[in-house]
Amino acid sequence: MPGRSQRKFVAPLNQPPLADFKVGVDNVIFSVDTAQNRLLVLLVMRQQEPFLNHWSLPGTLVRQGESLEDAAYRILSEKIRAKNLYLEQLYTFGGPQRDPREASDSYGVRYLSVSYFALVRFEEAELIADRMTGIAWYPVKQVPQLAFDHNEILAYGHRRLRNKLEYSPVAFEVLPEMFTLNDLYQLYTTVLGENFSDYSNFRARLLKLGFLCDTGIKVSRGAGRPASLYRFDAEAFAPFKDKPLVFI
Amino acid sequence: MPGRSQRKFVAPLNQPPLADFKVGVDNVIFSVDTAQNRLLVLLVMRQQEPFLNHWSLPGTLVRQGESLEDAAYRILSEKIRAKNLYLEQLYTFGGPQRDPREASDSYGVRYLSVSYFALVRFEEAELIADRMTGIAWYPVKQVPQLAFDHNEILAYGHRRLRNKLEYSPVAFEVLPEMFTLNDLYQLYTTVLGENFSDYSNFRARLLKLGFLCDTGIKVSRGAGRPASLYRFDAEAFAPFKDKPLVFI
DNA sequence: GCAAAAGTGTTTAGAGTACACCCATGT
DNA sequence: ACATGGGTGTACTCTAAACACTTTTGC
Repeated sequence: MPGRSQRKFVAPLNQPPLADFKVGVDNVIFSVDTAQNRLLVLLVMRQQEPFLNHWSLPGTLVRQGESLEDAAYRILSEKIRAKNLYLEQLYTFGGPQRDPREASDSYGVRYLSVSYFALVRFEEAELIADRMTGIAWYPVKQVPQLAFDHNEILAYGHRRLRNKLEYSPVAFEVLPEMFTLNDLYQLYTTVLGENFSDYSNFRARLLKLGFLCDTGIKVSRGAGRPASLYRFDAEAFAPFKDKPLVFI
Repeated sequence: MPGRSQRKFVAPLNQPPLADFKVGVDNVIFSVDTAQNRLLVLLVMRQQEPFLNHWSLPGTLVRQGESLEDAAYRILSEKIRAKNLYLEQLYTFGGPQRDPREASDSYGVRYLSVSYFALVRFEEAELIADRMTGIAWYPVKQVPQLAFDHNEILAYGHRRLRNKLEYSPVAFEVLPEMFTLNDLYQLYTTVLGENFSDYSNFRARLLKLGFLCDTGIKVSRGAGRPASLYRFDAEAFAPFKDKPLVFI
């Protein structure tokens, strides 16, 4: 690497120049179709090269004056109208050659992707189908080959979702205001798999914790005894906040 | 935002231009001084503006052709010689105005920091004191005001370290090949605090899991009965890999 | 009445906790 | 011998897991 010289206080001697980056934000947006017990992820059809006409995670490049999180929310609001959602940063993928544009296009510009993970209520999330934009909820078990390294990002997001469910109350951000304990249980089983807990034990443990309050309202779903609607009490949950509590 | 026009397939109409980024990598490098029971973090004195002569996390800007992880390892190898280490990505901090250079310098270039978290063996980690570079292990309880948002990054890293210890075998990456159960216990107490577990219970639980093998070798540390040296058996640990096992 | 869904209770095995106590060494 | 740190065992509590059972609805 010797033989190159630069200005003294800008960069040390004999070192390759700094990379210039464009920064993208890609969102892994999950929702749970409680009716069909399926975990869904939002995919969009790319309208431009590279990977024209491939499915991909919804993403965008960060603009001037915009924070990473702003960009993540911007994508979300361009694709869906959702009242309640949970969003957090996932991981940053930034190896060279992860984006084909690096090779052809421009002068050594690198593309880096900061991925975000989001969870929205399926029933309230209204997809914004701007003219001829392919956009759809896909069952995570049936996602096709995606653009870039998006399959990898999705897998990472899925793992994070499972962990989050186990020790944080994200589920309540994504259920309606009032829900039955079975709704909650279904949500957990669709994300975590069938064998995570017996319903009656799940029920007992959760009720004992005391942050679910019975509204007294009953709903009937076809045959069978009507179920109570419960509400998540954020205040009663507060003591468990940020504790290593595993409540499932 | 209307009134601006661009080429049709490069950027959509009427939108502010993309931000250009330099990407930095900052490392939160921990080690545990088992002799004095202190958790240490590696800090360096900045040799240049901004924040000249302030302590900061060791960091660097990513160069052309270099992956993020490469950059993280490069910093590490410039500062310390360590045989064994654990490294993983932490979080990406990227709001505008997080770096003073954004305002003065250049043309709207943004500085984004991808932080990495590392754990090294204190005894084997040899600091590389290149001429007049301030570099030192600081007890995390006594770190001063740092440059940029590095105090925040450090706090984040500290939280991650505590979590990691509880459900993954990082401790063994940072202990010598052979160690006494007391060494291990001290490591946990210095990171997690005094009240996480009684020694004898800690001991019993860990031995029952069966991935620590007694080498039979005894070491004497002053007065008292000599302790057995144990070795971490990675194969025996394998079944617990990636499971939600909390073994402390 | 009977099936289906909701909700309650009981039994048991094992984990977590708090200790008390024995063991081997240096001085 | 006795202080010091290493190591073992026990008794008690609490939770997790499995599953049997009761209640309330639709048909």
